[in-house]
Amino acid sequence: MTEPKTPDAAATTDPAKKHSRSGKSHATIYDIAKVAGVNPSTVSRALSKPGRVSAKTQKLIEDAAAELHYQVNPFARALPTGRTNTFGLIVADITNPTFFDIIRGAETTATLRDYTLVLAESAESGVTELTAARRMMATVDGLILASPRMDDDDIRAIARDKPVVVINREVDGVPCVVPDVNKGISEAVRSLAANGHHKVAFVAGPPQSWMSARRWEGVQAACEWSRLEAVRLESTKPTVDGGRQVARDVRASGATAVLTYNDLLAIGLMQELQAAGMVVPDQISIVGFDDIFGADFTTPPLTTVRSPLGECGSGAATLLLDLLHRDLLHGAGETAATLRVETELVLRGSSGRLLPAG
Amino acid sequence: MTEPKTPDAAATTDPAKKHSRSGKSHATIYDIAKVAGVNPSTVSRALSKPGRVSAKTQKLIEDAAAELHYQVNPFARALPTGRTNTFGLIVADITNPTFFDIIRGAETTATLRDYTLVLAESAESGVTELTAARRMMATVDGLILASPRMDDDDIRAIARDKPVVVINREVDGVPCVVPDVNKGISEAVRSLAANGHHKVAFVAGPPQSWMSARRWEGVQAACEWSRLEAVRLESTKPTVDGGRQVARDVRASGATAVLTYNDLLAIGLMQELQAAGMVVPDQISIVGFDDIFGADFTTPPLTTVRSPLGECGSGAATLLLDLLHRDLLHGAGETAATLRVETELVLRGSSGRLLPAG
DNA sequence: CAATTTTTGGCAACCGGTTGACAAACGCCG
DNA sequence: CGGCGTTTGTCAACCGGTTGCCAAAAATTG
Repeated sequence: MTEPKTPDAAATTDPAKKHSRSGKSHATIYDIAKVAGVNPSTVSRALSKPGRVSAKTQKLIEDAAAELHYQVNPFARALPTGRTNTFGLIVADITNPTFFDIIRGAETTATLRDYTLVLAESAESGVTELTAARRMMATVDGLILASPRMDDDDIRAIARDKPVVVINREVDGVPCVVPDVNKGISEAVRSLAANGHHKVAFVAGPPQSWMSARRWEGVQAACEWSRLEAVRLESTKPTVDGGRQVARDVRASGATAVLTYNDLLAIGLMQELQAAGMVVPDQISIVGFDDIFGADFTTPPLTTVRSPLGECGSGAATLLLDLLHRDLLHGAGETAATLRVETELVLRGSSGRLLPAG
Repeated sequence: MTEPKTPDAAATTDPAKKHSRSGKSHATIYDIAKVAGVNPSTVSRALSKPGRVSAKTQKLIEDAAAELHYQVNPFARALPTGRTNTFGLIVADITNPTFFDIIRGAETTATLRDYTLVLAESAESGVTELTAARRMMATVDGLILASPRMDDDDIRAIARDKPVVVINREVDGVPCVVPDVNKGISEAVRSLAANGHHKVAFVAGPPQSWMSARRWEGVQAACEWSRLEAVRLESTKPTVDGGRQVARDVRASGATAVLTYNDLLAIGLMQELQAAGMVVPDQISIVGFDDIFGADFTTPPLTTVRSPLGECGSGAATLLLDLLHRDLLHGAGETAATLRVETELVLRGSSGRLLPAG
């Protein structure tokens, strides 16, 4: 029998360390157990299983915990249970203000329900996105993908491992939150028709963007209904810069009204057209999408089809958290619900009556 | 002696579960060890301690790991080591675009160095901030506070437990990243002086804002140097709305040029003044701070003192990560370095020569 | 080729909670 | 007051890595 060398002595005797597990580190359930005079497992139950221990011991333990400033160690808890009270949000581009409100909505809901939000971006790349998602998988209970760029199969593959909610896209078998573009678009197109426009251009977004396709479809349908001509133009990237670049094509198209895939494109386009001497909206009407922060900073302020982005973020978070808790209780077997939110036209100064060419 | 009931059987036999630890869950180092024919601890070493095992076994283990699609379990790793490869970023307000670039900068740097960013906001409240910080403490290796609203002592208290880096504020004994306002401000004020202005108003930000105080000091100093009169006005909140509200006071002040605590205030102020029929910059010059996203969307585009926000974010992250690694190696005892970044004037259309009152 | 130093791999304890199985303590009944 | 069904608390295994200590193996040296 080997003589044990009192391994306790090897604990923490290094006073040099400033941070980390030095000194009195933090109280554990064992410390509480000692103070309260019960077994550690009883402490564990008192703290996580309501009603499992008697009111008397409960109080005893809670007092001890309070006295010791006890805080659960999330890792120790996560290890056996696999739950982390954390979920991930992956956005296509943190720079893009579209996602600001989504992030905010998700963050608020998360905090409210005692979850922590972990953020990552995919830089508009499907590959980066998949990597980020895989990396997160290990640490989160669920995932929200905002405007994902990877393909449906990848998304479903991830959804097989962990609950996933998708924003701004519909993926079969995965719960989604999508703004229903039709109302907003038809309002926009009707407004344009009423103002004497006949030809409408749509500036599309990234080719992989599901939402861009939906918007184009919506524009086509609405134009048909209002008997307007609709043409589609491509953009290089869905940013202010991309908007500037597409200005040539817009002028060449002969359209008197433009809807763009998003507000950034609209803003860039407007800047470029104005720089070339065109008057908005007298000579050309511009309508954006999303109603992002800053859409009303422009002169004239931007008319846009608003998506309730904050609502999308919080809706997705709510959906996900509900899913997580459902998963916990029963096995699974829920329907992949799609949450639809309404869009609406926000009429500002960048669209209006077409003045007869002077 | 109690007869053990082969507890292995209690493992996972529930096929109903869709997510979580069902079925073949994930490979562990034990699985790898079995495949590679070595001891689990050897696997652990091969995977985290470079050079600790022979090249031969290393390869053996790596192959097995690849074959099994092994991924470390971050919780299992965090439990004994206390390190999580995660750091927190707390911002005063997620809605405020000032923080977008900071978040982005920090996120980029984090990902680059294989860290994960966890985000939280304080809603401009010192109390909320402290709560958020405390909550994070348990899960992160370090913390970045962007424009913190809590007081110095609270910050130092937190910094005692975990490495902390502060952005947009100087706290004694804590590493900070602060834009040095002087260069940008003196450029701005000189430009205003050169354009015939004599009286400059400064619209201040939140009273607890360290940065607001610095900017006011800078404005005073620069005005004195240029022999301009400087007056200080208070805002209700540092947002577009707050800017609108302060417009009255600005007009009443008789100043012909205004510097505002941040761009949002400047934008709101400009909107309100223009709505009242004033012409910018002919009748009044407006200069903001930060050069946030959208500052150039306005008409005229906003002149502003740019802080390199993205740089602040990535700088803070770099500082923090260096700190973490230093902490790991030696005990501690580093000096609390302050990283200063330069500000510069971005001259756009909202400031210029004062036209004689017609 | 033996002696010694350096590598390398294995053992076992540990991080801090969670949880199934079980027994002690309790309340209730006839 | 004994039998019986509940509560309530304890024991011990487990989650998946990390790491100090030690011995076997390999490399170096005399």
